[in-house]
Amino acid sequence: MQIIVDNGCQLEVKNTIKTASDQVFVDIRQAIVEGDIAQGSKISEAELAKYHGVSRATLREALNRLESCHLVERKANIGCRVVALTPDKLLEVYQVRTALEGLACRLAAENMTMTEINEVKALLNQHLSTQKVKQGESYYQEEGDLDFHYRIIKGSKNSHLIHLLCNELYQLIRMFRVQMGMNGPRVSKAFDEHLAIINAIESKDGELAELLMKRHIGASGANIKSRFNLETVAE
Amino acid sequence: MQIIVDNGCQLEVKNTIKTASDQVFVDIRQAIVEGDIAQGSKISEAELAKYHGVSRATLREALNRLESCHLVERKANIGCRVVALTPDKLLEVYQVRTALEGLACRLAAENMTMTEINEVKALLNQHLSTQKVKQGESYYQEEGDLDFHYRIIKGSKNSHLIHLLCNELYQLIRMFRVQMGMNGPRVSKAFDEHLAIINAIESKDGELAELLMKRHIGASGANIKSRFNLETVAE
DNA sequence: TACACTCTTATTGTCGACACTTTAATCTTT
DNA sequence: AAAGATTAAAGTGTCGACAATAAGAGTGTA
Repeated sequence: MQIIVDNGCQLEVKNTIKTASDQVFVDIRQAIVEGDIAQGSKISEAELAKYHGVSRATLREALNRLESCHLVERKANIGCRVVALTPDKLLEVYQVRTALEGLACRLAAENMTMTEINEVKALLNQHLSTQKVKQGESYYQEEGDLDFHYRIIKGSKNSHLIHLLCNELYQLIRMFRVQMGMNGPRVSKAFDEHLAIINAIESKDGELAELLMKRHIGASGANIKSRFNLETVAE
Repeated sequence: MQIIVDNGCQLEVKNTIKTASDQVFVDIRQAIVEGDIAQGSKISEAELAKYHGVSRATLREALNRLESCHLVERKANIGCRVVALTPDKLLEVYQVRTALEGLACRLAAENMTMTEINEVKALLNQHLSTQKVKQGESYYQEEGDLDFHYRIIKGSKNSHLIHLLCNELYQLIRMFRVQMGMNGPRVSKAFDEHLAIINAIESKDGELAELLMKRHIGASGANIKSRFNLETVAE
């Protein structure tokens, strides 16, 4: 049985849910990313296990994986807390992301096939048209953006890097974006940047592709950060 | 009770072992890194649990953490295998490491205090003298090298990056080095490179520091790779 | 012999109960 | 009343047993 994980981006790696802890992991992950479980809040194993209808052992298995995604933090004999999104943390994560996706982009310029490149270009055109129709709906923009980044990352053909970014870092980044609300004027600008990146990749210019990707992510991070500051000032 | 983890580098983050699974995790990790458990071999939960005198639940907790370190790979309903060290994997890991430690080095140039910088310089002098005495003993070289890299990484002051490198990647890198046997003519060269890096950091030249660190790691990776090829050819 | 199917066996996933640690509430002492 | 010790409550860590799944031996058929 193969179930496509519904985590806000259907085009992510189509995971295969085989065990109960797989399902609980995915469910809780979504709850955390979307803010249904408040950031910084403590997680009670007994309570969550009961809620999801599984034993504590199964739930703990799921918590372990959430820890691998950096979505919760555990302390021995004390318990589990949902990660807290602070401006400092945002900066840290985006510094790491920039370095890793920059690398991925350079490798993609070396390793992507013409077919893969053309698929991405077709995808961008498609995003452009739907974006004009669904203007303002940030969900589609986010999905499209994720899709683009996923394809570049996969194009690096570095499985360790792919795992690091797609499985261990991206949900945390999504959490920032979802809870900070990434949308607004950056949407159209991001689109142009995507175009420039895939063009650099097509020209096999790894150095330029890396540079553009780093700038692109830096701009995206700055955008979220500005919202952050607005919010914290508003309180 | 605070126990310093003996994993070949006493100067690593001094971890606090609180639970049984902590201890089992550290023990198995060392066994894998040092090759006592063969790479690629399947891990039997029942067998290992019995060997370490704990229940399977405790052992599984340890296996989860080993998976976070990328030292084992799990498949649902099938089991756990020790990671296999291939030339491809080496390349992948070193590409990631280069990007991350390059970033760490640039941040270190921005964030390290004069005190910290001086400590590293003192450390290098100390390594130089002991190295001359203990020439040829690769253990001291490796410890010294790890120590240097740890301090730079810590100097980045980016806790996410520190965690990623020190807790999730370094044991895997150690595994490559230990099982491939990193020593020989590179030892003294690496020392000079360390010196150049800390000088760049002292000059607050983040760009240069990053470049030098990337080259340094690249050379180290190439060194291991050459041994790899020798070995695989010899077979 | 090759292939498909069944059944057995071994291994992993899951459960409920118990042991230990932490936390806080209560009681004692000054 | 404040500080420290004691104890009760809640929560996490660990265990042994059972259920579900996968791998392999064995059987039968073409």
